[in-house]
Amino acid sequence: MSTADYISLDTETTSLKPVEADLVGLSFSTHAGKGWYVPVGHVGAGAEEQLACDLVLYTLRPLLENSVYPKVGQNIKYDALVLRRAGIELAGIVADTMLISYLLHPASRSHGLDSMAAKYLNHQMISYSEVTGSGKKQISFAEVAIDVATRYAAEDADITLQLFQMFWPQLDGELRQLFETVEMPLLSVLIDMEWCGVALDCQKLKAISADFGGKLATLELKIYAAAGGEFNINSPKQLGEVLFNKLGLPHGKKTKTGWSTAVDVLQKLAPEHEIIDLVLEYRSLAKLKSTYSDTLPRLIDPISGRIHTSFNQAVTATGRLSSSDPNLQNIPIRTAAGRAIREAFIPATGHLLLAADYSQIELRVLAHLADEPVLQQSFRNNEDIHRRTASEIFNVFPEMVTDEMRRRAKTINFAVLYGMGAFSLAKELEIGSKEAKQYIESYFARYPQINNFIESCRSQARSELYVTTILGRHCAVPDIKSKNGQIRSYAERNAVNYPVQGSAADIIKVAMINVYRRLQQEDLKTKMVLQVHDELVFDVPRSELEQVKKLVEIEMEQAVALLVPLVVSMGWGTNWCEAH
DNA sequence: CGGATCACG
DNA sequence: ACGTACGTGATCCGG
Repeated sequence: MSTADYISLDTETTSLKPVEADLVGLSFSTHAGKGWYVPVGHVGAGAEEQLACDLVLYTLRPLLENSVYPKVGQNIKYDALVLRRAGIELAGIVADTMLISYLLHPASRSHGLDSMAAKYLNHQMISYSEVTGSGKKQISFAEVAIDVATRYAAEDADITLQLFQMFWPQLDGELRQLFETVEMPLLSVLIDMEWCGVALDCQKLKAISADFGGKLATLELKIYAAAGGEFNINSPKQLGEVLFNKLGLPHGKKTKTGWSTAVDVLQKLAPEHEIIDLVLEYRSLAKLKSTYSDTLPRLIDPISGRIHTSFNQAVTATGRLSSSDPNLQNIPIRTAAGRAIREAFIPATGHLLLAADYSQIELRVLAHLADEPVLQQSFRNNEDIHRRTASEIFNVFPEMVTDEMRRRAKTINFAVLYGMGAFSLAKELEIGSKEAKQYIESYFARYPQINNFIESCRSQARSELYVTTILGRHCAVPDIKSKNGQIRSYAERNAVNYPVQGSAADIIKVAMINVYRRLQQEDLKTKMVLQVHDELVFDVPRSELEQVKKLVEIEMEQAVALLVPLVVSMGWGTNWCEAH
């Protein structure tokens, strides 16, 4: 096996979640059509057999831990985490078929092994449920008979290698560069972030849940009194029935199933009936309680005492990461009740949390990509960008810009990033659509290059069916040629938004890699623990704070050289809220 | 299991 | 005539 060019490997475990997964077996392949399976943790093994298994794992350790042997895997972050839990530090990870597929075929939504095998190798994989059963009869992989497990696991390793051999020569040019200098180095960063996790103040969350629970009970009674009867407030259907039929309130837009009860609709009804504000408060507290304060304490890993998310690297259309199980990229911040939850995210004992945010990264990327001189100038002067935009479109001196003008300009700046039309801008700003149209015209008159950029994005999408980011990532826009105007408009907005959002994602990925390297080089104990699209969060020993602040600022701001400066703002404290 | 809603950038 | 701002993930309801 030592003469093989590449070794594909796969682990079999007791759980899909790497933090709670125990190693059951490993499979390998070095030649297409062949595979090995090494059981190490099947139940029912006698003492002698188990001893043999332990010995085999011990023998494999030098191979797994030596970077001389190049490893490829499918979602190999999972395997690396499982092995680390088993005390083995996987080294020599050179490729991940899921990530190659994500770069080569951004239009294909799924980069799972089964679908890739069917699509590219015309091969139907043995399904997991075929081996373990499903429903009540489902068994752990540890209980699967070894001969059955062998066929299943060896196939995974074999197919992974075959996909790698097919993909590898196709991954060339800028995409190869992106893969080798960004996605693969980032994979190692994410392994460490997920492994480290983040600490949570469990008592605090329980207190919040109790507080919210009390408030919800009171609100519930008041809502029933106002409605003249009990119903399920959490059911949009029943709520709509009460509001629009029983109480006869005027309804706004409809959904597929009835009248909408979404926030923006209800807010307009607030003056009409006392029940509305009660329902809105009930909704927001119920959301915070069920999604965060009740749930997060249950997800604390008993071994580390911390919470370990998954950062998914092959999910989004734009190259952003996503976070799941649990999602730590949507922790509340906008309301006071929500911020209480953020206060429960804390550093390790004796440490601080450091939060570093890119300021206006998407608008800076837009100024760069569109090569828009006025926008670039205001970023170079470090101006308040929304004030400057207000000054431009309302044609007044910056110091004459009112709060309302700035608010409108801010909305317009976002509207441009999202490709918004006059109708939606009018609705958002609650102004007439003629007025909204004038705003947009003034905007393009002052920032003419933005208009050219929008047209060039659409044009690239039409000719290539994808648009590109600053590092050459492809973002699929397949519907750009749709004959359905609605679908096509949506694709046209994507064609503009994707390069901006995707380039910002590229930049923070590079920053993560460079910060991580510096932390290693300087032998610091600081850990990167979270990424939230334009923000990085670190768990920092107090003694390292000054050094880490400097290092993070430099590496984030210098991650790439744009035609405008990148600016990072930082905060720190004893919880995530305080760090902002 | 899809739809509605809402938490974040 | 129609719909109408980009990207995610979790929870709850109800068929």
